[in-house]
Amino acid sequence: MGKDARTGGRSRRARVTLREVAQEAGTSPSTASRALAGHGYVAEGLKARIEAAAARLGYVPDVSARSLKGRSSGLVGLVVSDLRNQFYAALAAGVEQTLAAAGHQMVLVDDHGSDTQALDGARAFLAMRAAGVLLAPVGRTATELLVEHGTPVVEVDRRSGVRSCDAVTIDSERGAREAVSHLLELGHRRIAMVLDETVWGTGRDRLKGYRAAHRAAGVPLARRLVLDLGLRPADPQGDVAAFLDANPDVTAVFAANNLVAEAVWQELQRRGSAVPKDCSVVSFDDLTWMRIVEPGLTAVRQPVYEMGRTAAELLLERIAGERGRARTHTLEPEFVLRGSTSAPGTPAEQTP
Amino acid sequence: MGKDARTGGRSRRARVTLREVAQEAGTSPSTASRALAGHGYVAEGLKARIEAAAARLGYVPDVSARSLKGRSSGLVGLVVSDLRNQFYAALAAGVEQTLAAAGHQMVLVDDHGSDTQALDGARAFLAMRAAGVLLAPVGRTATELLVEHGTPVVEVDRRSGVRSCDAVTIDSERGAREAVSHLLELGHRRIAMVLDETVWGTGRDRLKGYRAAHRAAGVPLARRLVLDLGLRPADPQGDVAAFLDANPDVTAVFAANNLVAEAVWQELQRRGSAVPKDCSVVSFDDLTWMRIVEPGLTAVRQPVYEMGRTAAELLLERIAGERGRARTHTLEPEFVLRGSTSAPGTPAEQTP
DNA sequence: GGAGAATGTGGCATCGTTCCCACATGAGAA
DNA sequence: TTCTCATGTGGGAACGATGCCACATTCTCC
Repeated sequence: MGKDARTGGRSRRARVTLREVAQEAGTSPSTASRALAGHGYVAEGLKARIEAAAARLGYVPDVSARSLKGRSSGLVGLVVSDLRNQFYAALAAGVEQTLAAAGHQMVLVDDHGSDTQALDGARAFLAMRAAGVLLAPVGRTATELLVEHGTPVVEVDRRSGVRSCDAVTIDSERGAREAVSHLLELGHRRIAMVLDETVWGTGRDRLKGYRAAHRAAGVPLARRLVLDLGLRPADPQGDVAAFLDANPDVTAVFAANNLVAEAVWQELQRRGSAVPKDCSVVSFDDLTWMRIVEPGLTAVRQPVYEMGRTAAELLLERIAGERGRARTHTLEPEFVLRGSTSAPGTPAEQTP
Repeated sequence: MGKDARTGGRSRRARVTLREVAQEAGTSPSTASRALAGHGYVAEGLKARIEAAAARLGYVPDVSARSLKGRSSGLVGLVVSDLRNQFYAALAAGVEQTLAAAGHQMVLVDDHGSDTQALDGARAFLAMRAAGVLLAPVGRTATELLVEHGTPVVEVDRRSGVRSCDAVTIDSERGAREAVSHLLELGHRRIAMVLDETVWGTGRDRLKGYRAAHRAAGVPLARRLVLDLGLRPADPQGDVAAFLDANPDVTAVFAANNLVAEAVWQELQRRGSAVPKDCSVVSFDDLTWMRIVEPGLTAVRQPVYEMGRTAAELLLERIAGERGRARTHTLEPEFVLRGSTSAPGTPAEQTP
């Protein structure tokens, strides 16, 4: 009796299975499966009956069962470093858009810049038989684990160094070179560069570009002009303040990303420095606020959304079976001239 | 031969199953399952052997199989309207943070403000046996479908009107009332309100607050002062321009969200209106750029990240089996005074 | 008129895990 | 000694969808 109550009493709404749909339509699960999936022979009339039954019962196929039987779930993983940063949000939006159009869902993991958390995410993706994974790497371990298990991986924005996976990046060196060349052409000779990592990833390449621009212009480099805040700095604005105090001869600042640019901008405002008269500023990465502030920030715009889309497309091809060698797409940044740069000691020529 | 090549040739790395782990440890799958899951009796020594075997083989449990057998996958769905909007990005970040800490993955769907796409997302969540779903509703259908199938749902930011689900919102009416009262106290009498929907959701409540503030101050309302841009306006700044041309007597603008605030701000800058001397501005929602621009925007700060966290926590309780009646959490917004508001015709008193 | 396509349909094993249950074993109680 | 009971262990049936294969039909062509 008690047993009956627990077993027979279908508490809540039980899940509608394919078997029930088949029963309702007076046929077998096999046929129903074929009808609904659209593979193999099914008579037109029967197919319609099955579809009607499915609709009537509110049938929703079970992806767990499907992906257990088949090779993989339709899930695609994405690992980013900080979702609250507009950069990664835009990236995720581009990825989601492309995946959704192809009928895939996106599982989003925020690793907060930690390799360990990225690895946890990768393990979770493996466990859910993700069809593929996109990631902005913070180390090699996550990529390695996934590639080892045969999951297609596309790296975005940065490269972990694992050769066997596709990647989509933005030409950081070129963007930085253009930005710094612009400052040099304006006559700046003591250009500070502020970044949050110099060893690998985009920071390294942007630093390269900074140096290349100097070399090309025949302007000597001074190590003291490069400020490395370190990853996830506790008080970036304070560090910038100390740096500017120690290097009062700086006439222009090149900020390597939007976080750094914000710290620089706020600090210049705090100390009442006139931009660009007292100090020119260029940012790598162009966010909403940079075109809203007065003067607008001269910036290197990155096609972030497009990067997400491109990476997702590459991944979809791999998922579809593309087997060729690893490909790397490099997207071109765009230099956007606004009011925050001028010749040293000169107010902005234009107020757009 | 050809057949053998396809069947027998275990191309790539085959998935390690529990059976193989058990074999390696010299025991049965049942026992291995118990050892790894931590339920039921397993001798200490054997348990250690099984764990070692699992580690050695790089065993990753298959969630498809697990969730097929059990009730649900550990996946939690989140539906937002526009991931590129910092508001939703912060919301998603809060949700992700809480879910990840509890060992759940987040599947993110961007419905672009379309009910149909939200519904597609809901169906996908159902198909993947999502443990629960968080959504910023754009209609009732998605919530209804999920609730009907017994999936726990928590609505965020807005309410669809479906009574039987939890919700976490921000007190829009109160926030708007405070913002508009502030303007009224400063002496403004022709305060425009700009929003992108007035019929339901947050827009309706913010409009209520706008009206309530006027009533409380005994200031008559003028319908012409409310500008409804409509959802996803093609050229919001242009609409604001036309509106300001048609209503030149406006001395202050209350922008109902960050998108609208941006359009208003840009338009005021374009036409060279001095803020706050010519026109005061208050924004509902406080983004990064609002504290960076000069003067800073007076704004109603919403605890967005916290909203995401709270909603996720509520959902986790439901997933854990909480059965009580639907609960609604209302978070309090915070009025942040900056330089963009002053008495009509007066420059800002403070430049922070 | 019969071989053999072409067109439909259903049976059944399978995917990897869980978990109920049956079965061992040894200790302590009667 | 026989019985319970606690502690372990393994067998095997699900979970729901799929897709191979066998089996029915009907049709076509020599």
